[in-house]
Amino acid sequence: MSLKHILLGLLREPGTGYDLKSVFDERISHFWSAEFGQIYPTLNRLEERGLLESRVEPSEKGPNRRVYTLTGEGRQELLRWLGSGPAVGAERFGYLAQLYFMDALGDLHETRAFMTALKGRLNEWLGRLEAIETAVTTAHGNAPERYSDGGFHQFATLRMGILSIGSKVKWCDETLAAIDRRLALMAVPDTGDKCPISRGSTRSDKPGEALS
Amino acid sequence: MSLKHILLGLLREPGTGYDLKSVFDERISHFWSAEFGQIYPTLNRLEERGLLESRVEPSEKGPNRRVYTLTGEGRQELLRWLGSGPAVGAERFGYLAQLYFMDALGDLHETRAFMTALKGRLNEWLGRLEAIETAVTTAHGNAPERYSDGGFHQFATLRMGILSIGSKVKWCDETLAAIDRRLALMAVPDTGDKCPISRGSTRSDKPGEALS
DNA sequence: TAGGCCATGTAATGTGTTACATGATTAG
DNA sequence: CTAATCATGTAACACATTACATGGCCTA
Repeated sequence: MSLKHILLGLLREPGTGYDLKSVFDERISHFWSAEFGQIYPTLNRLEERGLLESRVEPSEKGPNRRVYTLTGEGRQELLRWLGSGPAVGAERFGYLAQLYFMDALGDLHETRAFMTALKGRLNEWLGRLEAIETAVTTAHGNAPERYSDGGFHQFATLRMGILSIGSKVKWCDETLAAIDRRLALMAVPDTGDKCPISRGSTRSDKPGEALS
Repeated sequence: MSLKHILLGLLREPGTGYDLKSVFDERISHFWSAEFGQIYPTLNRLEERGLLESRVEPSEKGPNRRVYTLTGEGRQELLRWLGSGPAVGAERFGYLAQLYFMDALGDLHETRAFMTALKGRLNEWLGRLEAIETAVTTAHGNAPERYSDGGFHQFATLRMGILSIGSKVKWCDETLAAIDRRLALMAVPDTGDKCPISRGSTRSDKPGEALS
């Protein structure tokens, strides 16, 4: 759906496939990624369809570079996409899928280890984004409304990454606390009167009506 | 990467392709989605590989149902996946990609409308998740550590959806406020001494060094 | 001289969406 | 009688990852 459009957006500034790959890795990784194996064929297709054009230039270091530029038609398509309303609802979280089924492991300590590892990864990621934020505010001040047009929009996406990942780290803490309470409950199962926690497979009712 | 594994997880309770589709739509949509066109072929492949087995049963309403069940091998593969560490880092956000390039529209009011629409969609989504949360806590109490094993894990994923989408709604507000400050600045460009906001295409330096 | 970066691509495979095709049963 | 729901699938296409293949230039 959108790699095509992201390439068009990036190529408002001319560049090569190799350049684009590093932009993905360095500046866009918090909301999109792409590999060479996808970038090069897509650039070719976009040129065939007239949305891009390219010229070959000698490189300062290494082999010749094929530099792509946006055509008028390409810009039109970019604007059409930008005006088509927010593309929401298709998010996918592999780690949530794992957690959802993790009762199958039958050991809450496994879940705990998983959440700890996840929190570590998220914190690393958050740290990277915050370092970028610091660099930006140091260079351009902390009033984003005074940035350039491009900078303002890019800064907004960066903020969403920081807030969103930050909330996930908090969620890890909340969940770890709940896990610890649950582990404590399970350690003294004979104390309370009623202890509705299932051990092993307590599947009370119909397939998956627990959460609907 | 994981539709396969999600199907294995869901099929700890036997079910048909049709059943699974409604589970995706009703209970899993905040972190994964799938269409019939992908579900049925995947089920077939998993059966060929011995991770699932199926039998045909008459339905109470409508045509015969093919009911799939997890095999021992399938359960092994599920556990392997669950133990392989958190699958993090591949998230994709179409709407962030759009926002990132939205300066190309050359009109901040467009961005404002976009963010307002996005906030509305996210709020709807948040409302749906909160309704589920209310239903769960009403039925099972608000101490998740006392839920069943499956319920505990599922509730944790629900909480992440609520916290994460909640943080995105807050981000929408933050961004809308920044947009309004910027619009105010642009309305009186002659007042201040230095006004480093670009109008039109102020591309100061090299391709995209604004945010790196 | 070895390893890393610059630079472009293909092939095989895997994953996901959309459109199409079929048909029974049930509720209004 | 009609629409919705139940139920399964295929075909074409679009999107994405991984591995492989090539080779020049620069630095340590």
